[in-house]
Amino acid sequence: MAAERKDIHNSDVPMLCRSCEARHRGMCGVLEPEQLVALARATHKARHEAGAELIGDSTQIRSYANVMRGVVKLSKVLEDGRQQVVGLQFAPDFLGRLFGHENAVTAQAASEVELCVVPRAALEALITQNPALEHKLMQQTLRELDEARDWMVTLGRKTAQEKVASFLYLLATHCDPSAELSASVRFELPLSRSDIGDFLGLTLETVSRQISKLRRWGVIEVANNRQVEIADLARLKALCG
Amino acid sequence: MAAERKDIHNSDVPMLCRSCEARHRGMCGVLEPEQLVALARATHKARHEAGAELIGDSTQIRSYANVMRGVVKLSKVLEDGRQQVVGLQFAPDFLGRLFGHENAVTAQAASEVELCVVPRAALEALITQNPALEHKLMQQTLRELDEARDWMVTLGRKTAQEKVASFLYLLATHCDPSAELSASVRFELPLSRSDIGDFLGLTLETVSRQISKLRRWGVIEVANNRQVEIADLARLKALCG
DNA sequence: CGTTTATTTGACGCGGTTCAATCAGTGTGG
DNA sequence: CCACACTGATTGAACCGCGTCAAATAAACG
Repeated sequence: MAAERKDIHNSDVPMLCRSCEARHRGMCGVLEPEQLVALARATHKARHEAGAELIGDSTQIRSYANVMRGVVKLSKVLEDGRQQVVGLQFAPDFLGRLFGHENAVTAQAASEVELCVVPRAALEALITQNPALEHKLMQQTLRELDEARDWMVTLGRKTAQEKVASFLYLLATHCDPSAELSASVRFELPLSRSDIGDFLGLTLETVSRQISKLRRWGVIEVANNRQVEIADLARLKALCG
Repeated sequence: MAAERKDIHNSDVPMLCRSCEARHRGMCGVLEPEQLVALARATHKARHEAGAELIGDSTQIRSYANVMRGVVKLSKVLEDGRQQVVGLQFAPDFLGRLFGHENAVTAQAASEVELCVVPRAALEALITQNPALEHKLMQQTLRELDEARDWMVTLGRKTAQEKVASFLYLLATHCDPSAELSASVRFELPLSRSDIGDFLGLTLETVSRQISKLRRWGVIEVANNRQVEIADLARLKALCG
């Protein structure tokens, strides 16, 4: 019995969690080893193609998830089809509306995505028994609120030029948080021109025109429509308004 | 000693808290009686004129507050002065960025406002000793995130007409959550035309024109620039896009 | 009542949408 | 291997919703 408990304490991190970023920077970092083991038993990994719908608007909330790889797009649509992307989530973000009745957004895989899916009941039970977990999720929620409010400024008050620059700057600093302002950054766009438009409140044509303009100015270089290289991050930042 | 503890348990609600909505619908509702007493000792009431700055952007976070009366406007500004209102807070909302280093928004009194101010350390200590309090604040944060995302749709994808209708609908349902769709609602605008414009990502002239149009159509009536009566809520809702 | 500030209304121009054509990249079948 | 279709991106031209500038009107205040 004592040996068994010791075994549990000393047991290695579950196979599923070995290479998972959520254990380091995400919510799983606050779990006790035995909680991690217990949680891992309730979860499963799920892979989705780009474009797959992960969460449907106005559906019951049955499970939550951690993003292990890829980019997830959160969006809302009006009855007539107009769409607005209200958030992007990267590993190791937590996915899902905690304590809600039904989902208020649609979540789609923007790229190929790997999720660690956890049933609603399992996570909520763990939250009540470990306040540190709720605290960690609170921190992410507060960060998402900050990001949403930053984006409201972009949506409400910036020009098309500034919106596109802000979007590129957002991706650049996100994929390389330590990027110096003088350095050049290289990354792949996780969204199509149409999705970028839906994120920025623009049409895809306007997005394309502004990207072309940035290219003509030498601020960015684009290969294969998706590979972006930002020559001078400071120059880009100056265009963000 | 036992008598003293009994006294504390049975003691009436602190004077300060008697008529406070935060005790019923806000965060103070989850506090144990003695926690409420202890918290009340650390807090003070503060009254502010309309227009007063309650929280400055990029300032140290020294205290949090509950809105007891009035409306608080959260906004962000770009270097060149363009402004975006990113949130409105009503009693008994919690005010302030929990666990942050510095404030990322400016908070201004939109109307005359009464706050219950609590020092940062006092609240954060209470949070660590009472997980229910963090849970309650988590619920509000999640609700604010939902609202921010709803508003992103309005900012990014709606026309001026739909934006103004959405704003009026927001106020109407907020001041009377039980309002029937067929009923008429009456309220006072907490914001000037200019502030409404900053909330909607429009100019004050456009806001004014759209309000005039709604008035010509008989959807609303306006007295003294601020008193609004919505004849048919369903009609207004249909204009929200 | 005069002054000041907030709101309304009008005229005009521009930024971004709409509609349409072209181009580039990719996969498919002959 | 090439022709073809198909999807996504770019570019152009015309239009229009909203911003800008300016003036008139209404409300608030001493």
